[in-house]
Amino acid sequence: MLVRDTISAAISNALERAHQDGALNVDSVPSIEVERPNNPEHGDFATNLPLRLARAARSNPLHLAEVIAARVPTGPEIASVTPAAPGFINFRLNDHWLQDQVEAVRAAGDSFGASDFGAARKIMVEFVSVNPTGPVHVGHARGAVLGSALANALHAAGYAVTREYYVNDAGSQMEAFYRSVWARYRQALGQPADLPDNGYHGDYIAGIAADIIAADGRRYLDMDDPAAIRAIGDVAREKMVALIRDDLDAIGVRFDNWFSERQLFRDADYDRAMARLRQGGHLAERSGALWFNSTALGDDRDNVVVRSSGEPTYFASDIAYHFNKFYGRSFERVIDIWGADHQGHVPRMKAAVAAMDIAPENLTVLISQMVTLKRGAETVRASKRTGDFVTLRELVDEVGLDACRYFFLARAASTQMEFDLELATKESSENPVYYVQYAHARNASILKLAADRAIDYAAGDVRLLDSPHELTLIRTMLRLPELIVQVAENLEPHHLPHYAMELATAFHHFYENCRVISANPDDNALTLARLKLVAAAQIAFHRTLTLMGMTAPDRMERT
RNA sequence: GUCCCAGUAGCUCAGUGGAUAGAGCGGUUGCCUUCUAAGCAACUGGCCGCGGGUUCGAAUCCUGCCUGGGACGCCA
Repeated sequence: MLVRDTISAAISNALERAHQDGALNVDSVPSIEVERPNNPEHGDFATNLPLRLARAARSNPLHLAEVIAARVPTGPEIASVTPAAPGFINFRLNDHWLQDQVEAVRAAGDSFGASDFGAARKIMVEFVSVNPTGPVHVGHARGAVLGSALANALHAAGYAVTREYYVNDAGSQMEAFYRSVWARYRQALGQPADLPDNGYHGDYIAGIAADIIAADGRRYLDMDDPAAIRAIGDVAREKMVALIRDDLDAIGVRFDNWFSERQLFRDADYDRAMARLRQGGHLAERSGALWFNSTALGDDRDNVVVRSSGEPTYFASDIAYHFNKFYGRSFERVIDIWGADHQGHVPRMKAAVAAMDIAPENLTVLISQMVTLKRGAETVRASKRTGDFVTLRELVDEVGLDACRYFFLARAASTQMEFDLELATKESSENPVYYVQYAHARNASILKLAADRAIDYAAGDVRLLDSPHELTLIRTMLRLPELIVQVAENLEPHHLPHYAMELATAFHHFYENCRVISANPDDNALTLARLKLVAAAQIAFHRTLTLMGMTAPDRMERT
């Protein structure tokens, strides 16, 4: 149980008691909010309940704060409960309790920060899902990093998470991709061939064609065109998906499942979803096409699901896909992470989900906004159509996985951001990535020295950790569990890097002010206690960096 | 024209109903005999885009305007 919840419960009891005593007279009590005050002088936690209760209680808020505070007992966790003007109640944690948490963190190890907030509910995070017609573009890197970190946090917060990539392997874009590979294949073998009008121009197409020639030779030339395109398309698609998988792996993004769009048609999810919409009266035929009446459900216009050619649209398969997520695979909650260019698609998807009798709040679409790449003051162009686009792979090669992930994570998903390649590349104090990792490395080198000297600190007494820097470090470590819940609840992974900075600051301050392994034998007891704190901090750093998908280096050298 | 996102320190961004608005970078100045100076300490720097409203209390909520980016297809 989080301390925050303990305090919340204690306030609730106090209200009850005040009621019984006749000291408080209200009909209804607003929800109890316990927050972290900005100013450390106000303690570890605070509530503004008296301020919000004052009107209903027809009383002065400060007086109410006194009435309630007097009825909140102190205890093992809470050292003091103080009313404060104009009507807050401030709570300070007990130093002994804080010190004891060092042992608790060490005992928790890699499960430190985990909670059962999610109650093992089935949740899917679907992200990236780039069409397998080309390598992953830098524009998708942000969504990839956000999705993977969010999934990590949801897992730590107790959800049963599935990370999924939706492979759009049906539809007209794929057809253009197949034909492009076919054309390059023929050209490479000296046959006349033109890229289709909507074809893909990137060099990677020729690369795939060359790979196919190396493996299969000229044999596709013996087939008639439609058969050859189908056969070579199958091979090319698998190669492309494998390339995408490798690209994403390079930025530390891995999936539990790669879901094929074509499966929706094979397994009749498409038929079932359309039948359901038809039953609900949500489909209508008009000018030869089949339309989804999304206007009736709040969208600003209707949308075609089956073209007059009889081909289903992308929207239709997305409806079937969400039918599959909720009904086929019983996910209680689904989070889709889409690029900014899909924002217009959100209202109709929400409408379609509602039309299939799925509570719309169970589908959350996060839009990962545009990223402007810069190199110092200069804007870096990244254009897919021209063929010379900046790929995710190029970005990782230039900047490195850790800096990439850190910078993408540090910004709220819903806001457009600038990514400065120059700043992210600099391996210097200018780069906050190294500030965090350096704290972990300093931490590791203390533990290594202790190990080299065979210092056994198992008997260390954590109650000796009573300096402000030690207690601040403990306090900061202990915020991780509630931070993870916050990230999971609000779907805001950008809090992680900011927390990591604060944890690193607390550690660096401790490091500067509290010599851990002392040369003086008189300090032996304190050395053992501090080693326990360092071991606990190591866990907190490791957990934080792992959640962000970053590496936690034991050594860092200037080059 | 409609819809979405944003406007906070010189730059990049946190803070989204509370108490004195923060961080990193930049700029100025100090600190390495002792677990790594990729660190620490100090200073510098703000009509929180503008106007109105709601509230005991607004950077945060509502509304109008201004500025920038994006989306509006029987493409995906």
